[in-house]
Amino acid sequence: MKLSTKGRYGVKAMLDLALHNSEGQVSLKSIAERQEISENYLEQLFASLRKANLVKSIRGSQGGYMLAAEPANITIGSILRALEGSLAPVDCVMETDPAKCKRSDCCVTKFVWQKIRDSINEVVDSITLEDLINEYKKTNNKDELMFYI
Amino acid sequence: MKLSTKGRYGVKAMLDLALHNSEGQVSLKSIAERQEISENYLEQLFASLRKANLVKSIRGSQGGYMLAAEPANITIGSILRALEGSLAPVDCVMETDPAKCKRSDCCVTKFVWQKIRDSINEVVDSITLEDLINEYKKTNNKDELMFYI
DNA sequence: CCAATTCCAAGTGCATTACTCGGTATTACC
DNA sequence: GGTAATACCGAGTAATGCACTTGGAATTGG
Repeated sequence: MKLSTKGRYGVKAMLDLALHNSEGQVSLKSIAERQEISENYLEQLFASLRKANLVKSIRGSQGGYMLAAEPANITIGSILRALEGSLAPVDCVMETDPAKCKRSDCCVTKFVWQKIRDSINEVVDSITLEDLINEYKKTNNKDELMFYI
Repeated sequence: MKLSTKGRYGVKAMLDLALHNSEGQVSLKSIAERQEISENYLEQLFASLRKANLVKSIRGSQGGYMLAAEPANITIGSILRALEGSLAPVDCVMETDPAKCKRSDCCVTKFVWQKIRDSINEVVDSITLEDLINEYKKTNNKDELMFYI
């Protein structure tokens, strides 16, 4: 029941992007350095994030990425699902194209998996990047430079 | 963010055991046949369940397993944690011995992981085996023999 | 033109999962 | 007392997925 690095790195990277959103596009290299994540690996994550319309890219020299929407309109759930796929704990309760199980008693345990799925989605969809920015400012209330250390 | 077969099989097997609880001890072989799970693999799961005091065993011929408590007093959470370990989505928010992260911004994303962890625990600890038995009877309200098909 | 960047597809090493296998210990039943 | 059925135990293994790496091609500011 663990999130993979995709989800974890993705949220960190998106928060990094959100905190530097005012500076225009941000290169993967700078995010990778600040967050200590492999730049090549980040590429893959941002490919998914771009396909999910969560970030916009600017190609070429001095290029980079920007949030595709206001931090208040980007939920953690949308980031996680873009990178991890469905957050359903079992394939038979995935939102789209659920795996069929032949056993009748599956339907009983399904009851549990659905409740887990729903509670996870409810939590992650109720938190936005803006919430994390606020939380960040509250926690590290000195100045923005804290972020680089 | 998927449960492993340990958790899934474990809940199925415990529900099977609960439904046959009145018949005295139940052999792994019969559970394995009904639930179509490898008997050898089930052995490993029941070793964990026994250590967690969720089942009692009777050795020897005609031996088997019984629930160690009333179905109403066995939560799905206790089963899942016995088999999967902590249900925390990230190691840094495990209930016991959380992994330390050096980065200060980790504390912000931690905020998210904690909320996910808490909501999962809340759901699985609120459902007992008795709830599943009732759900089972409601779903398959013909007779118990349905279970074997 | 060149360096910096995004973009893309494929390959790889490692760890974990989901088992299997072989054997021992215990006990009901004949 | 023998035997079959069961729980118990530890090690081994094949397959899978994860977490990257590699080697490029395309794009663009300076």
